[in-house]
Amino acid sequence: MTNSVDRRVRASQKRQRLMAAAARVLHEQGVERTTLADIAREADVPVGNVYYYFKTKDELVRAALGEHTAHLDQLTARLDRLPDPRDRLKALVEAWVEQREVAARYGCPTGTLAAELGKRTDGSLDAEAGAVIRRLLDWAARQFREMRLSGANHGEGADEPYDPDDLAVTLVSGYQGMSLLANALRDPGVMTREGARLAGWLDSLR
Amino acid sequence: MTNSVDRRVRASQKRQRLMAAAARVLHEQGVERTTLADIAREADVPVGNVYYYFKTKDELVRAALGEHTAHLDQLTARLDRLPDPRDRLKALVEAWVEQREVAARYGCPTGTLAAELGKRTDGSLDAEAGAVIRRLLDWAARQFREMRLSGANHGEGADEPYDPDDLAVTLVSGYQGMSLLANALRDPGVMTREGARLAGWLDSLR
Amino acid sequence: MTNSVDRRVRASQKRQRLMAAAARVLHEQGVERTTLADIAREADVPVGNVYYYFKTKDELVRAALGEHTAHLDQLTARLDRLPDPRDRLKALVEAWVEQREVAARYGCPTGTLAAELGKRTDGSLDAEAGAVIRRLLDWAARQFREMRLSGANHGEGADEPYDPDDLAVTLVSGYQGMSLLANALRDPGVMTREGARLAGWLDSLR
Amino acid sequence: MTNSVDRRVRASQKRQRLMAAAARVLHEQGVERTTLADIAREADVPVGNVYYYFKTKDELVRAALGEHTAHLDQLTARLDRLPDPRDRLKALVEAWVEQREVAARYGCPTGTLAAELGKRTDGSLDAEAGAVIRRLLDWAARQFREMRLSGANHGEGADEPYDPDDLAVTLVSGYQGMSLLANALRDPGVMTREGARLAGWLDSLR
DNA sequence: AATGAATGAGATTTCATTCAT
DNA sequence: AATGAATGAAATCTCATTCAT
Repeated sequence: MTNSVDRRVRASQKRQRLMAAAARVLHEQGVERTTLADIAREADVPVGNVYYYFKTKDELVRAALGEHTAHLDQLTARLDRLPDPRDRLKALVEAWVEQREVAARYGCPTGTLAAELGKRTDGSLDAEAGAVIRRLLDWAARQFREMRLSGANHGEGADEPYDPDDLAVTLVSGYQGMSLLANALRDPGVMTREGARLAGWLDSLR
Repeated sequence: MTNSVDRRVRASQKRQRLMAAAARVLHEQGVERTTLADIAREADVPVGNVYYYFKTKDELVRAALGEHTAHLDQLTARLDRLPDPRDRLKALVEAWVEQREVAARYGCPTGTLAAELGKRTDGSLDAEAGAVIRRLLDWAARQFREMRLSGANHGEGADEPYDPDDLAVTLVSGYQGMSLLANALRDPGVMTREGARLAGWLDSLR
Repeated sequence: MTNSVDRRVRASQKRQRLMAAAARVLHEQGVERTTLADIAREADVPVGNVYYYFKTKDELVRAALGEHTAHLDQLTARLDRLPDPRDRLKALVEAWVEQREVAARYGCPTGTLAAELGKRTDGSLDAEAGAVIRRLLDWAARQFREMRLSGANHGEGADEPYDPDDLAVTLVSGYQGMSLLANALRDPGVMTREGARLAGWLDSLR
Repeated sequence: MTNSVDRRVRASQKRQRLMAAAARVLHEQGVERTTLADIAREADVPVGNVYYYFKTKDELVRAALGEHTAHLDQLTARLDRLPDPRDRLKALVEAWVEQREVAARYGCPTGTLAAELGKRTDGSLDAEAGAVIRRLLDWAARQFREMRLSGANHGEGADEPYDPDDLAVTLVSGYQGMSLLANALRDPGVMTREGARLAGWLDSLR
């Protein structure tokens, strides 16, 4: 009785371990360079057993993306507790900067996955990573919308309102850019400096 | 007589064709997903013959990076003809925006290569792509330096001078970020909008 | 039930078959001329499967050397049952002569492997075969030591004691020489005649 | 006029260089591990040009064996100047010992070639190296014959005459054995010690 | 549910040999 | 005669996936 429960628990633990290992290893080594054996080893699961939980390698990659989505959701849920949307966004930037060592070594998990998977021509997973990024964009846009910014003086004199979606793109684009550069230059300092710039930019918006 | 010359020319043409094909295909498919056969086919060269020109696949990848460096040098040389450094930078942004369709489909050639190669743990090519980006940074920093910007009002009131290197990082980071987002969202519009923002930012610097 | 055991048994049998086939085929064809396909065919194992048991061809070569070591150990263990060390050595010579047909066709397994592998400049396997020969030398030296030979009249009149290690070298050198000549001349008679000479030499030692 | 002669001279020089390089490199690296490019490089001849002088790799190997035969002939011609056949044989042993460093590193050129080529099953070159060894045997046998040894007391009491051919086999076998052991143990000292033993043996024959 | 073993398709690489001039 | 370039067959090795139990 407890045995069958135990087994189910142990099984889902294995599944969980596999997903966590996949998320970590795929981020560090990239999708193509990572073998199923790498992930299985890291998760301490026999190779043959992987296929019980995931029908193909691609499905495991998909699961890894799910892990990243879950991480993102946890983070935004935490940030949502802050009363001021601007503070939420600034805290997000801080969280990015805190990850600077990882970013300098391996880049942004979602960004690098999106770059690699995006090159696929079969429709297998090429848009999947984009979806995670879109989720982040949506959250950020919500914050900007809540900030009720008056507008910006583009061009001659008309007072165009800021578009929250565009602002979100600018913010996330800043994150992706600084992660990629920090990674390419192997310099976490890029994250610190560009993070400060982004924070200043957020403060400047009215 | 001219034949022997032809032969030599055709030969170096083959090498050239291989490098060009490698640069294109590696950008489009990524390093790991691309087989030598893919590149050979694209260059219309028998696979076995590739090894006459390049001892290993990695060497061909290196050559492809060289192609990207050459493209960059051509571009900056053209921009250098403009008298005003600010105009050069703005023209650079324009050039990026012009490439928006390619960026939306495959990302920035150098950026995505850097992301993929940067994950290698053997010292084979992991820093090579970073070097191309550094080259772009150096050129951009030179332009900012020439602009002789007075400084920026960071924080309390002190008039800190702008650091050209930091500005270069911000600019290139903006490019990498918008390329990655455009690619992830499959939306060239990102390039247009963020490009406009970068141009505005360049104009705002005094 | 027994099936799962069978499976494991069959598996290790496969490994065993591969090692045995490798030992035989590598001896007959030489290391470089032998392809993994040759060995796999001989062992009735699909080529791709070889790599489940041995990570590289070199590792399989190493395993084949292990087989030869095992053969040697079996032989010396059998000889060790004889009470008199001189009889053991003479029985060893007899065993060599018995193998004359194989020697005339393919040479001494260990000797020819040592000759081929010894030419490697990378440190991969170049000393491995030498180790097997050293093992034989050590065993032979032990027998000579047990024989407690008084000494030899080298030079002027001094009674220099025989060095068991040197005697071992002379004996094994005799074996290697006669195997190589029998092989080069394709004449097993060389083994018979030189074997008789070696036996006489062993008898003459006091 | 002189030009055409020059050309012919230069050409035969190239051929000569190729043969010398082949003899050296094939000895050091073995036949299968040596590429035509290796030999061409060593001889400072363009790869494509090799085929003007030698139709196939095997023919070049044959030519290398010819070089070794020539070396042997030079050596025996020099030894033939000594008046006493026993001295000739002892001088031969001395010459072998002088080569101990090479032997310890790469083995006997002819012996290791014979071992490697002897494994071939196609009739291409498998007996060719044996022929060089036979040539040495024949020369040695001639010396023994000239020594007019009375005979040996084999068995019960009959006075069997020594067979010069058998003595030659014993001598050359001793050489091959000590070369192989010196090589396997990477110890030139084996050559010195076994060489001394062979010299003593030659002296003991009456 | 679990797993060690097995498999084959495909990738990189090497190299003797040939070609074109 | 000479040679840089070309070629294809074959070898080693990798790995996602499947199998048998």
